[in-house]
Amino acid sequence: MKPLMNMNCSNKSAEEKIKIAAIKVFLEKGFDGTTIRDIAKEADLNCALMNYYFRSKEKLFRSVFEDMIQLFFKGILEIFNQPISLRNKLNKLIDHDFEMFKNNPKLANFVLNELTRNPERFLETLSIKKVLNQSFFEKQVLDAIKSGEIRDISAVHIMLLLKSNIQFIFQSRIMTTQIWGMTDEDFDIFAANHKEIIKEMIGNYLFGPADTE
Amino acid sequence: MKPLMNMNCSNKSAEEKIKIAAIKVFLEKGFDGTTIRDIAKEADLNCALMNYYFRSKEKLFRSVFEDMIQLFFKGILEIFNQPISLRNKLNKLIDHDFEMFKNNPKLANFVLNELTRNPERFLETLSIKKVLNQSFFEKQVLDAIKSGEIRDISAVHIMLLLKSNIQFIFQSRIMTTQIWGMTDEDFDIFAANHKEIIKEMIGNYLFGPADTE
DNA sequence: TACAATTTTAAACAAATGATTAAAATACTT
DNA sequence: AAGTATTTTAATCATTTGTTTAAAATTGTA
Repeated sequence: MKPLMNMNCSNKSAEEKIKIAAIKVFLEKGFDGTTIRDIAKEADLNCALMNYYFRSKEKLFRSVFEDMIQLFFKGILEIFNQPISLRNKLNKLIDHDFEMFKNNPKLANFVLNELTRNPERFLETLSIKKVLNQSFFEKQVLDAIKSGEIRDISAVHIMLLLKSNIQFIFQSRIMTTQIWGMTDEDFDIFAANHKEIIKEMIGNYLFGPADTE
Repeated sequence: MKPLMNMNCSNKSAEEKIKIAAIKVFLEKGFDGTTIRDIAKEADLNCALMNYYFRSKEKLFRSVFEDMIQLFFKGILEIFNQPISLRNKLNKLIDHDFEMFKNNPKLANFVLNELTRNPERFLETLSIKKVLNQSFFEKQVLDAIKSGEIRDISAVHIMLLLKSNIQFIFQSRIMTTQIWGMTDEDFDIFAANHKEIIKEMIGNYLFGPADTE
């Protein structure tokens, strides 16, 4: 009989092996492109165990998807509420997302694609939406506008500027390297350069041309 | 017997109906999420006709995919080679991509996702890569740098700045509207505003703060 | 109209897929 | 060690999938 909850934490190994394998395969092939047997093979387990531990492909996927949504937003939220200057915060947000996507190159495409194809899966992830909306960041932006520190712009626009520029570097990696004939090393250097460009461009736009350096 | 080429152009209707339906369904559900019967149903035709006219799901998909790659890059290439000022050109590129993605909201996610999942399909589309690479744009950028019109930056970085910022508006539409509680009308206004922000931000970054207005 | 070529249809095929089952193997408890 | 609960396995199920086939319908041609 299948355990609905993980009561005894002794035998995590099988369940965790499935989860780890599922993350890998789902991120690579997407929900539709993945079979339960792909995951079983990756985890080196019998394919019936997928249903034994997670009841269905859909439920296993949701578990993975929610984890990836968390990963996608977690760092942002942490930085959002730090008591540091706005300029500092923006640079931190850029650095964080850059590292996150560099370490998880398939994350951006996975989240955006699955979310586009099946929006209702995201509608259920209310936690993220609430927390994002109630964060300290929006107030900080409004204050900075009032004090004249930055130009008049909404937090939503700022968020989008950050996310688009960083995320797209990695999502378009294949296109970029193919069109311009880059090697992997070329691309790493290019990406690092692009990050600095973005920092300066967004910084200048919001705060005005840099006085320092 | 199936016609390899479209010799007599009299009976385009069926083949074209398939193509149109395939574009719609593939863009909505992706290659893996689409069945040949989905397309047949959308086209209101017998499902054996899919193979009669296009020989296989893969071949039908490639036909659609190449069209979408063309659409994705076509306008850019046209503008690239126009004999207009760089500043003018950048604004035109932004406006063009904005309109294109507005009219084809699923295009960006489709192209990037399928390309990520199956890069070899893109490797075969050499035409685009060559043309992009040999375009007049890169020389124009180099000249503008030499003359001091813009800062020292490669055409590749500029391209990426343009593409990321416009494309992401539409690819992240569901995420944006859900998180910040926008209606469709809210989003249209937001997107239009964001386009102007991007224009100014990239323009300022490349050319320096605007003297006009 | 009669004949041939083309297009469309319904039916079927083999392979793959998500899921289930019942037995076997393992772990745990007393 | 014996008995119970849990985990793992191989086999199987009903659908779905891409594709093929052979007959029917339609179109074009003499």
